[in-house]
Amino acid sequence: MEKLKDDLSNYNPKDYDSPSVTVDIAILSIIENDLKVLLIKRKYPPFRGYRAIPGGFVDIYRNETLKETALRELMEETNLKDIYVEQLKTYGDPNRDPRKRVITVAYFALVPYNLLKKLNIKAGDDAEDAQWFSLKKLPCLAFDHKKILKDLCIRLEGKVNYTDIAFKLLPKKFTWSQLQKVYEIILGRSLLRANFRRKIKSMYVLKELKEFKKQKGAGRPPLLLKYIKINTL
Amino acid sequence: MEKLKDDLSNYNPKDYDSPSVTVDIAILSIIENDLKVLLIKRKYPPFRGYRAIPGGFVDIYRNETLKETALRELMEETNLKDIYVEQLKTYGDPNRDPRKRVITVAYFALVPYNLLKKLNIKAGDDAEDAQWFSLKKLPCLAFDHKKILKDLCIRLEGKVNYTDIAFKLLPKKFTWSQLQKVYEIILGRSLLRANFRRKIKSMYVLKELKEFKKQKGAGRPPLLLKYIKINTL
DNA sequence: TCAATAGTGTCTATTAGACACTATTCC
DNA sequence: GGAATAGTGTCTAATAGACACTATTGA
Repeated sequence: MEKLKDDLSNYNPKDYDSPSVTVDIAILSIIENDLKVLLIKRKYPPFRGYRAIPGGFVDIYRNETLKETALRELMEETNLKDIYVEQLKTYGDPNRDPRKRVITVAYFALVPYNLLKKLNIKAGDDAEDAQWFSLKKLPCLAFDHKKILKDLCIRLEGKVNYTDIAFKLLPKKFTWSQLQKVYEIILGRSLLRANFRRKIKSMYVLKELKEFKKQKGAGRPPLLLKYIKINTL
Repeated sequence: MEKLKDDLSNYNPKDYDSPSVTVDIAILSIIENDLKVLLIKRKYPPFRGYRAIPGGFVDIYRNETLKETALRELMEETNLKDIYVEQLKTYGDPNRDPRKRVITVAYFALVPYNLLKKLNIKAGDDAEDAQWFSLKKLPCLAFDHKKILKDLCIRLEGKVNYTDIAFKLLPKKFTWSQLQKVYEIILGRSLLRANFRRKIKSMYVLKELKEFKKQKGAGRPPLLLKYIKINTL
């Protein structure tokens, strides 16, 4: 009780003219050999009819971390869980939302593309529908969401080189070609097969399964691989 | 006092749906061949008497970006401007502040160590004094500030290898040894002179001034250098 | 002179880039 | 066999690591 009294004596009403806070999440996956992001269409102003990254206000009565909020939004939008989610950056320019001061903590999710088939995408209450858009051919976006996605591209291009994020976009079992394709899409350039394999082998542990992936058409059937996560603390 | 009482009796945290938002800033510089951070001592609960990163609530009536808020806090604390400031990460776990839900956008500043001499450090209204602490020997800190500084160390260790942040900690004119020392301190290991120079020369443009730095004691006087920033968009 | 710091040359080891060769499948 | 994809070997170029040598100063 002593503690509470201390707290309150320090209370200043001005502290409570707080900005609103949202957590927005850019949900990414690979579709048709292209890195795409799931965007909703806004049902209400501001930016009614514009595309935007899904998100929602932080509800302080839910007892969740910001990351859990992002995961919940991902769940609400896509029904997916156990997906890789990472904080990108926080955006808080004073007039980024014309209504009032809104600070947005942006996250991104990397969805393995094999999960997209069974995906039934739901737009939230404040959105009409959700669709996938190429990160390279974006429509006009609400707020500063274009800037957010630009920052995201830069983050991915950097991190694909020294972290295992590429694997987050793949099914549990994958082939060398599939893995290489992910790198090529994120980096925006083609890589030489032999050199790519040598490099990846030097960085990660890949278990060669005793299975081959069935292909349509000609070509030698490729070996299936599994990524073995090593704890590097 | 009567008024305060009123305020308190009317105060119901549930009336306020938005979390509070603070911008905190870890101010770093190199002192005695060590990377140090400026920490204030908290004057009020919670964590009264504990050390913390300086910061303050986001005031929505100031028309400033989050980065400008960080720069203002840096200014208030140290009187310094034109200092490199970068967003680190946002921390919003539900119980990181025992009073209420507080979301903190953490920034860091890199202060050239030649500016420290003329520095008269002011603690804010809610702080007793401010002192420099080695990032490797931190006292107990308020909130999750230890975690913030841990994340900051990781960020610096990574970014020193592919960005020019090391130069932000140096005076405009510096020597090879001074630059190498900054890298060694951030990376936590010693480097070989010749290899270090070759690497840096391949990455950045350094202009050799026609001046030498006066040293105390023996040794060949070193050339002074200037870092030439190249726009790489 | 020596100790101390600065500046450079160069040999070797490692890693990255290029490219060709073999392997397996479908038609 | 030929087209298509997969898997491997190896030469070369570029980069990183190690270390020794020279240069310039103060005591």
